[in-house]
Amino acid sequence: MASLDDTDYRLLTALQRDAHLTSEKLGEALNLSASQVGRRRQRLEAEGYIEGYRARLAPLKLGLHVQAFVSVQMATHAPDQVKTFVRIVETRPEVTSAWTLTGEADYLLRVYCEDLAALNILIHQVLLPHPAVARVQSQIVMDQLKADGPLPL
Amino acid sequence: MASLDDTDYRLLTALQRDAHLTSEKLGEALNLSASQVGRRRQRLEAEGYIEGYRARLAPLKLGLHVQAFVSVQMATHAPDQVKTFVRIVETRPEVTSAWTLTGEADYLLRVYCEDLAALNILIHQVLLPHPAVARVQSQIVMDQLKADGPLPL
DNA sequence: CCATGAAATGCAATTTTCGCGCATATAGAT
DNA sequence: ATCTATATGCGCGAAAATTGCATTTCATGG
Repeated sequence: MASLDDTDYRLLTALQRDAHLTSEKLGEALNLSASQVGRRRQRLEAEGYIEGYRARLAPLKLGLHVQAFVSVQMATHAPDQVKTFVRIVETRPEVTSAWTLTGEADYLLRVYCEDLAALNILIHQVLLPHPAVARVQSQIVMDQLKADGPLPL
Repeated sequence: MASLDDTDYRLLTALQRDAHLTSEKLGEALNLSASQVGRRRQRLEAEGYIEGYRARLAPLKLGLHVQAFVSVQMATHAPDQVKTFVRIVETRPEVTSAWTLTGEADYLLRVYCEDLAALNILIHQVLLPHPAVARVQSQIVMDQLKADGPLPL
């Protein structure tokens, strides 16, 4: 499989910033004709470098005033228990991301809620009552210095 | 300013999943003509509900094999010191997101690196030497259960 | 140093999609 | 019931994407 040249990297970088740029505009920035930009984009999509295109929404305008990270420590790692926990995480819409981490916490959840009451419900009525969960710690986002930026290429 | 109806929410949800759907396809899913879908999208953009469109790339295919969260505790909150620290965070490409949080840690950084060596350099040669930094703790991502999902609407 | 083939490029034609005007329909207020 | 705002679908013209094709570029082997 062909590797990426400098033009590919610059194209990927540009598309990360604004995926709605026309091939022509992109071509100007890259010194390339529109058709070539299109072909390169197709190739990058086909080869899996580009996973897709997403609209980025404004959480505050949508009433999501509370953003938080929730660390979860498990009481057990019994497969069945873990499975039901993972299912909850995958299902709950306010959990937008979830990772397994090294260190104390077993899981880190990124959460968007309308208000603290909603976050409280998630923690005290969903997570803590779960039998596999030992401890939950939440950190509320006060300020976002850098919002989901581009990958370093 | 007009509020959002059910169709708007469904449109936003669809665009979060795939921003490259044509107005016609979207119209089929929403029982709406293509032109109306376009108009609604324009309105949602103009009113700031949609911040933009981004291509989502595949970190692994791009050689970014290590994803981590880095917590930073500050030694001081003197404005000058903090400012230079923030500047570093904003500048460093491997830091894709950065938040100020409640709780022990003052900052949480989300980081993409090629390998552990690169992460090590960030921590030991960039963050820790900074005079405002007291303590750095890193948690490496072992598994991503849920990748930056849609906002809960 | 030149010949050769594979890959990349630009141009142009085709097709698709978008954007907007306009006439009609719908809902809410008086 | 009427009037007015807004929403909707249709259709046309413009913009953008996609594809075929001839040419150029570049690495490789002779």
